[in-house]
Amino acid sequence: MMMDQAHFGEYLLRQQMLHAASLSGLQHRVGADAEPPACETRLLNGDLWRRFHDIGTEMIITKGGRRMFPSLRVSLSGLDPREEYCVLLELSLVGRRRWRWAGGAWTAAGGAEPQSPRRLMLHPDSPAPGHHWTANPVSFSKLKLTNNTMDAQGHMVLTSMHKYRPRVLVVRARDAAALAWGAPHASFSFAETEFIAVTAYQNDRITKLKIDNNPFAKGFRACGQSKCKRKTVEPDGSTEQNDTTDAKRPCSDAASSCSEEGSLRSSSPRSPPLIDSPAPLVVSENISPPPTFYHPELPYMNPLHMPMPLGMWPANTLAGSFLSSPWGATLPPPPANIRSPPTAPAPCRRIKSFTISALLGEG
DNA sequence: TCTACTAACACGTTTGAACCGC
DNA sequence: AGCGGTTCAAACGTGTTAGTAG
Repeated sequence: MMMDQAHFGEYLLRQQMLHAASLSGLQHRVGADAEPPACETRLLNGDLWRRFHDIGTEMIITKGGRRMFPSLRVSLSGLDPREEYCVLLELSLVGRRRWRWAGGAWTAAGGAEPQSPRRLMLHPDSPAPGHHWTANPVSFSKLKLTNNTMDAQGHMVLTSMHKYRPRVLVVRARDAAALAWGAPHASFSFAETEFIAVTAYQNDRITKLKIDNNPFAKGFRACGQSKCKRKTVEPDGSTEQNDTTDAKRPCSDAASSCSEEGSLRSSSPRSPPLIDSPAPLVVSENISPPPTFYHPELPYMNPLHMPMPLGMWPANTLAGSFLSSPWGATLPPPPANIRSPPTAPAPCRRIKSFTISALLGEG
C-alpha cells in the first residue's frame, strides 16, 4: 500500500499498538470481507482553505482551546440512506518535524516532539443515518485546538510548531464498537487543509486573511473602529497616521461574504442547516479535487477496552513505553467478528459527548 | 538577545431567555 | 394557550499586546 509521509507517523504508531496487542494475545485483523462504507466526500470551503494554504495556514492553539478557522466542512455522498454512520475527525501529524518561522518562511527545525494522544473527535451528530450525513454539510466548526496536554474538555491536543492534516473518517455505526480493532472505515483528507499549530501568528498575511474572513475578528479589520482606536493614539496624544489610512480598504461585505459560512451554527437537525449559507452549497469552483482515499488497513485499539475516550491513544507510545501501559494485560479478548461486536450494540442514539463510550451507552 | 508562550484586554458575534403582539 | 418576531444581555470567539520563562 502506498502511504504518504503525512500518515507514516500514524502508521508507525498503530503498528506499535498492534504489536503490543499481539504480545498480549489480542491481535485482531479486519476480515478480508470487511468493506469500508462506500462514500465520497468534498471539501465545501475548499476555496477559502486554498487561500490560506497558498500562504501557509497557521492555527492558533491555546490552553483553553481555540477554534479552527477555516473550519473543516465537507459534504458526504454515496452513503446508504437508512444505514447508521459515525463521522470522525482526526488530525494527523504531517512528517516528523518541528517547524520554525524564520526569514519570512516556514523551515524545518529538527525532529517532532512526542505527540499527545488525543487526536480523534467524533462528530456530535453521530450516529446518524446516511440520509442525514448526505443531506447536510458536515461541519467541525465547534472543534477546538489546545496545547494543554492535561485538557479534560475533549479538545484536540496539538503541539505548537508542528504541522497537521485533518482527516475525516466515516464508519458504520454498527462497526463503531469495533472501531479500535480496525473497523472498516472510509478516510478522506485534503492537502489544502494542512496547517501548522502556533501559539501566536507568525505570518502577517495569515493574520490579515483571518481577520478579513472570520466574522469574530471583524473588529480588527482596517476600517474597523477598534483598530483605529487601539493603534493610532500616540503617547504624546497625537494621532498616528499609519498605513491604516491607505489601508482603509472597504470593510467589505465582500470580506464578510468570504467567511466560510454565514453562520457558525451547527449542522445539526436541531439547528438551521448550513445549506442556508448564502453561497451555493456546491459550486464547481468551490469543489476540491477528489480526496485521497486511504484503505482501512491500520487497526485501532478497541475503545471499549481503553480506559480513556476514543482518540486518546495510550500515552508514551511514541516513546516506546507502550508495554508499560496499565491496560495492556487486562484487556478482554477481541471480538470474534469485527462486524459483530461481542455484546449486542446498544440502540443508536444521539449523543453530545465525543466519546465512543458514550456512544455505546457506557457510563 | 531571541523565541515561544500566557493572560488580560477590547471588540464583534452568537445565543437564548424574556417580552410583546397576534 | 400557543406561535412567531423582536430585544437585550451574557457568553463566547477573535487578534492584539505586554509580560514572562527558558
